[in-house]
Amino acid sequence: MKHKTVANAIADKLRQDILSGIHEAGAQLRQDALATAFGASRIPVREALIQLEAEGLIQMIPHKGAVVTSLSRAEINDVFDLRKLLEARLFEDSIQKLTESDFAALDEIQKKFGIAIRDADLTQWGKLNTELHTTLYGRAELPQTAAVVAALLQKSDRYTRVQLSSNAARKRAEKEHANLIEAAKLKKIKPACDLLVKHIETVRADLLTLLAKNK
Amino acid sequence: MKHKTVANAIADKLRQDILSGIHEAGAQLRQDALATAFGASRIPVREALIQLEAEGLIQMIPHKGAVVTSLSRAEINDVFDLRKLLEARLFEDSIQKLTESDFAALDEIQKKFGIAIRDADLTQWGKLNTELHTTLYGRAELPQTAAVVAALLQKSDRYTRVQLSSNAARKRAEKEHANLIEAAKLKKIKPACDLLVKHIETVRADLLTLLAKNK
DNA sequence: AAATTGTATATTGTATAAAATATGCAAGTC
DNA sequence: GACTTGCATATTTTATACAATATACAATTT
Repeated sequence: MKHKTVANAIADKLRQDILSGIHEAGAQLRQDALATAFGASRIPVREALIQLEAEGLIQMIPHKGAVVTSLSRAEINDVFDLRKLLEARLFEDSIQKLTESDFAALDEIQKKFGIAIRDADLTQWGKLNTELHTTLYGRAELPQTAAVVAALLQKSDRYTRVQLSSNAARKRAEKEHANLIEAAKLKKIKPACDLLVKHIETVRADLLTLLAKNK
Repeated sequence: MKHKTVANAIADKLRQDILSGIHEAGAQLRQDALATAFGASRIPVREALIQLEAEGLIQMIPHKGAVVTSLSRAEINDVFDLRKLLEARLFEDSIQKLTESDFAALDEIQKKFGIAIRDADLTQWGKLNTELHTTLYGRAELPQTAAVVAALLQKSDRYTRVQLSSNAARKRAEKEHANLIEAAKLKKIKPACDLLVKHIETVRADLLTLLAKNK
C-alpha cells in the first residue's frame, strides 16, 4: 500500500475516477455506496470527500450529499486565462534552472505520451499532460504559484480527454509540447513563454468548440 | 446557530483563531484538546482540520498531528506578486460594474476601518481589509480568479496585524483605500488598477521590513 | 559506552452504532 | 380540490469505542 491513510487512498482513487470521467459531472456520490465499494467505513470516505470539495471537484451540501461539480463556459475561460498568466510566470522562472535530468524526464514523458496516444489510453492523457507541464515548471522557486497552477491543471484535466478526442488535436499537442521542450533546451525564455501561452490558448479554443458541439 | 454543521462551525472558529494569532505558527493542534474545548467529539474536529489543511492554514501529518503553518519570505513574496497580478485582473473587470450600493458598502467599511484603528481592534483589521478588497472586486465575473484571490487574501490576513502595527502604516492604508475607492467611483480603470498594484506593493514592502526587524 | 531492541504512553486513524436532518408520501383540514 | 401537517424512510452527521502508529525511554547486548 502506497498511502499512509485509508482516507488519502480513497481520495486519490476518487479523484482519479472523477478526472477520468467514471463519475460524470452532476453525478451524486453516496457515502454508503462508496464505503462498501472501497471496503471501508463511511468516515474515511467522508474525509476524502472533504478533501475533494476543497479541490473543487465536488460540492457537499449538508444532509443532502455530494455531487460532482462542472465548470461553466465562463469558468473554463477563466481557468485558461489564469493558466496563461501563471504558467508563463512559472515557466519563465524555471527555464534557466532546468537540468539535464529534467530534460531526460521530459523526453520520457513525451515518449509515454506517444504510446498512450497510439494505444488510445484515455486515462493516461491527462496525467501525462499535467506531468509534462509541471516538469517544465519544476525548477521555478514560486511555491504558491505552483500550488495554484497545480489546482488549475487539475481542473483542466477533466476536459483533456474531450479536447484530445480528435487525432488532429493529439498530433498538434504533441508537436507543441516538442516545441516547448526544444525552446526550453535552448534557454530562449521569451519565445518559449510565447509558445506556451499560444499552446494553452489553442487548447482552450479547441475545447470550447468541442463543448459547444457536444451540447 | 448560524452554521449548518458542527464541523463547519469548528472550522470557522479555528480559522478565525489562527488568523487572529491565538494559535501561532508552529503551534500543535491536538484533536482531543480541541474536541473538549469545543464540546464536540473528535470527528467534526478532524473534518474541520482537513478543511483548514486544504486552505493551507495548517498541515496534518498522519499519526503525528496538525501544526499551524507559516510562510517563508519567498512564499510571502510569491503571494504578493500573485495578488498584484490577479487583483488587478479582478479590479479591472469589476470597476465598471460597481453600483451605488457597492460604493455605499465601501464607505461603510472605510468608516468601520477608521473606528477599528482608533480602538486598536486588531482582530477587525484583517477582516475589514479583505472585506474592502473583495467588495472592490465583487462585480467581476471571474469566479475562478475570485476564488484564488480569496485564498491569497486569507494567507495575507495573518500578517495584516503585523503590517498595520505602526500608526503610519494604518494611516497610509486608509488613505490608499480612499484613493482606490475614489478612482473606482470615477471609473478610471487604468489609474485605479495602477493604484491598487502600488498599494499591494507598499503593504508587501512594509511587511517584509517588519518581519526582518522582528526576527 | 554505544547501539540496538523492546516496551509504555500518547496520539492519531478507523469502525460501529446512535442521533439529527431532509425528502417523499399519505392523511387530514380548510 | 389545494394546502398543511404528520409520519416513514433514507441519508447524512456526530458520538463512542477500538485499533494502529509514532515517540520516548528503559533494558539489553556487543
